[in-house]
Amino acid sequence: MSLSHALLTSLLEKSSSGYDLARRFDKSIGFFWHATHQQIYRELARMEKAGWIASSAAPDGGKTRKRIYNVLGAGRQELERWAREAAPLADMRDELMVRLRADAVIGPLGLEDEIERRQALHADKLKAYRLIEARDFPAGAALSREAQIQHMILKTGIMLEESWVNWSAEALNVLKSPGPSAA
Amino acid sequence: MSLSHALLTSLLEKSSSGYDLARRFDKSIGFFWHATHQQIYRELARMEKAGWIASSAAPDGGKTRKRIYNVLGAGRQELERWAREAAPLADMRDELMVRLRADAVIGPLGLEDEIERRQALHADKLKAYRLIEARDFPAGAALSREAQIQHMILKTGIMLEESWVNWSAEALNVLKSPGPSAA
DNA sequence: TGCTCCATGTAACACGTTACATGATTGC
DNA sequence: GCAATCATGTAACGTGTTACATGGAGCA
Repeated sequence: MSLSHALLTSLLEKSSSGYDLARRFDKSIGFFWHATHQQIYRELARMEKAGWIASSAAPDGGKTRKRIYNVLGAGRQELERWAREAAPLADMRDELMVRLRADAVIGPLGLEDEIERRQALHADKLKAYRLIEARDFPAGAALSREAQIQHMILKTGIMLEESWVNWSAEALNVLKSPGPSAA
Repeated sequence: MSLSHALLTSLLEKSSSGYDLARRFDKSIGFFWHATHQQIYRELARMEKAGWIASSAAPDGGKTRKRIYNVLGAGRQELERWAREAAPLADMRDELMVRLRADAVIGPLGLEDEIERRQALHADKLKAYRLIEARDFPAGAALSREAQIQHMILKTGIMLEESWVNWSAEALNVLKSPGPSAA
């Protein structure tokens, strides 16, 4: 598992409440790891029990129930231990590939609309990532090691979204062409 | 869920036992959807109960416990219904990105070895896919619609593995360069 | 005889998703 | 006063993973 380690990383970047983490997971961190607020609360409770993190009431004079979590030494050590571990390659697990295979077996299902819809979604993401890149990583700027790594992660997202936009165009070509047997 | 639909697709291609499906899922189908044998047996039992598939003893005179599943009309209809559904984009969920982010926050962890290991794994997969492509989809051959789609799925795998091989090289560059602050 | 592979399964647990619940604060 | 958002949580369920169990078939 590594939701806990994603949370530790996020908390090291900035101590936060569960709610804040959930919102951040819908943005930058969530590019490559999504989680619902229920998962996050459950995991925070576990990690506090395990002594990896500690919580304190938010400095708002008890106005809200908000609790801020921060990483303890044991949590930092656990993150370091885990980060050095070898991990198996993630498999892609893409439903669309199953749908395409089904289309091949049981005949044309009209997946073109779905692929166009996905192409648009990927194009939107790509655009959003490029805007973030232009804003946070201007060309020619000298970057710290940390910023270089963050830039690389963002570029990973850009690479994948570009791939899928191009892939969609190719897929549409195949689906729209009649093929030799149907000529 | 779509393990059931992946299984239906696979069974439509060829009626099989759970064991055979598990082995096939370690190969071509498993490029984009992995499943353990326990998952597969559980799911086959459910689908039989739901009337999507039916099983019969393998034609081996009762020598083995092997049972062959084949898809019923209701299963085919369910697959068709599902294949036309809209699906949300899968998020990438890559542990290595979490590790890189952790490296950025708590300092160099020596992830180079891990990235080189992954680069080799991706290169192996890429090579395997290209061999399959050369064998099953020779250049210039006229392909049926079905074969075109299967080829496209294989090319998807090739595209992604190529991306990750190249990505690894870039990532190694970033991790190995000292950065302006450490000069 | 003992080893490996075939073939199926139970059980327990970990992780992820969805629905629902609660109450306070902020802004109109 | 009302709605939206903040903030946390319980419960139930679905899916995925890991460990273990069972017994036959094929082969040296």
